[in-house]
Amino acid sequence: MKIQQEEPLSKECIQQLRAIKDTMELLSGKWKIQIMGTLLRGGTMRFMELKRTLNGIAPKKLSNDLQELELNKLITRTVKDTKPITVEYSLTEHGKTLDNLIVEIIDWGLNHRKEIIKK
Amino acid sequence: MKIQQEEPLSKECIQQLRAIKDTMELLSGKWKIQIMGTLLRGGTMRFMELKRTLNGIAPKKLSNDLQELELNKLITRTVKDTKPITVEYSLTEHGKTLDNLIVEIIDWGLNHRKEIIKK
DNA sequence: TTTAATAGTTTCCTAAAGGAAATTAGTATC
DNA sequence: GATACTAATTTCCTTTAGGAAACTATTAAA
Repeated sequence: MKIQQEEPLSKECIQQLRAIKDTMELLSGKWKIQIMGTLLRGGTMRFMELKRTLNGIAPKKLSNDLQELELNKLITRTVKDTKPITVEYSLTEHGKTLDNLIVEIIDWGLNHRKEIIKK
Repeated sequence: MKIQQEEPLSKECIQQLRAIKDTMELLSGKWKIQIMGTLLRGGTMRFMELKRTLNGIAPKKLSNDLQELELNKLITRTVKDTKPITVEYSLTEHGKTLDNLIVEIIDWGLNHRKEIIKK
């Protein structure tokens, strides 16, 4: 039996696996990337606008996810003193850097659907 | 009070939200993208190699995720009749199309870590 | 014969995610 | 005064994700 000699992982490789972990911890789940994608296309949006666009999301879930995204500096939350009050959400500059990633997610998803249907 | 008149979502927009859903359903979770990223760099790998590389994954989780990825045609599983038997996993052509997406995930994760540390 | 490696499976458990429905509180329209 | 819209919060519940530990079965080395 051959003894399996594996080289230890390179520093770069370990960093890359950590980067994947970091990104996925922020964005995993059913709704977060849909929220970010919606804000990326729609610009500034109100709570109810988001809720209607993200067909099917429960208000609690939307509220929770928005809070998490705000904590991670990806969106800002602004209360307007209209009557009744409205609350506006928009992407931070840092949040906008997700653009390329979201485009890739969309492109891959569209292509994957084609792949699956093809067979 | 102003009646809120929102245009219905464009067909394209609905398709894009669906594409995000599709992609995230396949790849959400703690380990799947790490598995795909590892196979993308490492080429063909055996079960125990993957387990060692993905530091901390439970064998049940690895086994389950590999099965799901195989069902979705992203990887292939090949049993070799070596003694003891070994099982090799590698990416399908379709699986390899995740390359760009994974690169974006890594890039964004690296940049995000810099952003957070900066402050 | 004991130990260890191969690739898992099984069982049991906890934690996290997510949904449904009701509620809150201020304002505005009918 | 009743109803509805704003943006949530609260409570309750179910489902899914994920981890720890033990176990299986084959083979090979010490």
